[in-house]
Amino acid sequence: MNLITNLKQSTANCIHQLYGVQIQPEQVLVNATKPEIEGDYTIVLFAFVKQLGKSPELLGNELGAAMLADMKGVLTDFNIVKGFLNFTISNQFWFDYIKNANADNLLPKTNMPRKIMVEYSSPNTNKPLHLGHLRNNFLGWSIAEILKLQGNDVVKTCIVNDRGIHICKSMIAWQLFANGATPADTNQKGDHFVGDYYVKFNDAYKAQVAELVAGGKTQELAEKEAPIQKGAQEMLLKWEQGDAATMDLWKRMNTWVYEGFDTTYKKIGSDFVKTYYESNTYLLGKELVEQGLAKKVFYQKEDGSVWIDLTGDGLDEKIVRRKDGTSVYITQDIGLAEVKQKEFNTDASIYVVGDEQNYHFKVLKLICQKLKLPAADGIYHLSYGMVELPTGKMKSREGTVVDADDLVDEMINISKEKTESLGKVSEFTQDQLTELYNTIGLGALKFFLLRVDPKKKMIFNPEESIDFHGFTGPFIQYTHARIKSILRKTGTSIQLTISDLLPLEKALAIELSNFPAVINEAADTLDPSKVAIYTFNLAKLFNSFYAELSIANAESEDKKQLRIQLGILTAATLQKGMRALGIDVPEQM
RNA sequence: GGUUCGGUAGCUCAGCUGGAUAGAGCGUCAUCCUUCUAAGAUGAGGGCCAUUGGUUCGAAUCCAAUCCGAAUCACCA
Repeated sequence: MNLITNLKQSTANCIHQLYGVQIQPEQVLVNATKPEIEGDYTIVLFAFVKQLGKSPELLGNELGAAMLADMKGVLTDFNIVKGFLNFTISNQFWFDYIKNANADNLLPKTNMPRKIMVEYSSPNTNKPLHLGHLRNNFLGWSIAEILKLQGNDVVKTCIVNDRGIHICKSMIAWQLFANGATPADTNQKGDHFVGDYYVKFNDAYKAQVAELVAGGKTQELAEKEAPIQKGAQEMLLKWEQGDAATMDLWKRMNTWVYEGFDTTYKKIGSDFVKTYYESNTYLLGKELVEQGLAKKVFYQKEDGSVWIDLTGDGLDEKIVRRKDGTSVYITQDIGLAEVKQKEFNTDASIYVVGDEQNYHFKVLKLICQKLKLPAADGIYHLSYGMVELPTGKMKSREGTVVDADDLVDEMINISKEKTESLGKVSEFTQDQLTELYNTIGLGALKFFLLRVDPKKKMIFNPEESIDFHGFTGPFIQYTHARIKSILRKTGTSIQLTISDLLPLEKALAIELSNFPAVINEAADTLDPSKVAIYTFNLAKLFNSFYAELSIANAESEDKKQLRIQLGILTAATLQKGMRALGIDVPEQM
């Protein structure tokens, strides 16, 4: 099916035929041939030179000739440069590829679809979403789309961290400072409104600590005894006891936050199949602790707390239940893993969570495996790096965060300004314009966050706005729109006849043929940046092609037909690739 | 201190299962719109791939040590 696979297989076959030596096709290294050198694909011979005791020159000639015969019609020529065997692929092969490719079916669906859950977003209800959440959301969405593209059944879920001491901090600050104000009174989005009280809490807390320290207390003692901190802790206690007034306030403030989140999610795109709330799940996992004790996976200390000893696995001892019988973070995650697996019967569960929790997820998987939970082996932590500012980490407590809503709005605004100054869509209606600005602005933002390796932390400089040129979303959107503009003029009904291929036509065909491999690799490594890089390279190549060769006014009718088909395939591939990143591509911009 | 991850052009990043002269974008400089959308193309300039040693035909890539940075090692979530 795939040319590179065939080349590997043929290499192995021919070496076996020629020398009676058995090698695995996977051992064969096939690269794209360097542009300066004649050929399309290169087989690296060094590995076999030693094994077979032949000079690269001799081996290359014998192997080259044998493979030429073996892949007759596909390979037309070969040459040897040092230890590199370069093959030229026949124009006929690429022409057939172009002719047979179907824009509606660019990659084959897997014949072994899996049910995969992707959990991402995990917002806290004490503050609005920021740039870090955006990276999380876009990554989660994109990974889900990539897996879907392969033909898997994907379930997008979200766990909302809606309880805990941080929520109580916003609550108590509201009680103290708000005078009963609501988001409607201040004309604010609910999540921002509540977030402001979280910041107010910290300001008050700092002031109280400073005052206590000035009065002679140690820093540590002051931090414990600050009245507002004590208030938050008492409130958490009341919450856990189900105190009516506390629950009312908690529900009320969370409702404000959810209204705010809703607006944001709608804007950036969100389609969770299921949302879990931590207030419902935080007691989970207790029965599993009992089972673990019975299975002697866990052990109990004298004070009654329950632990697991992971020192044998190179980790530490970890508590799974407090002495008072309550769950800890890891306990509920064990329980939730079980619940999710049962509810959706998943084969795998991908958690999109920041790399600060690497240790937690290592422990989680290990514990689930030791408990022999069905979900255990399918747990996969998609760990991504923090988004940092040039000045360092973002801290919501100190207000040094890049707010998600602000950033999205800014991007949409910039796209509006640019579009207006270029003046190419004067016939658009107001609705169409609004949609276009959103598409471009969000495209720029999403692409910016997805184009780098998820594992790596990334730096965002708020002083420099996100670019619309070069390795960016709008560049690819523009290339797509440009192709569509041509196709509107030329029409898309075509008849392909035998035709020689110019280097750029061939290069485009080769690049297009790589799409399925790129998607598969991105899925295997859970890395959308592979797709981003690919779509960029494809767009760039098409633009060179476009600058060099005319489609509508091609030198012959044959050429015109061929190039229209290349345009159709490129547009479709760009569209699919960008969709896998959660980015739309406009027909016109 | 232990563990894990990172250090590649002025900046932001690819390349890392060892392969040919280390790539892209931005920024800088130069050229190209009476011809399919210039959000584009073409070219120039820019590098001791953190340092040192090792492995081998060959190292940005593998190994070791060192230096720098980050995360984590919570009865927080």
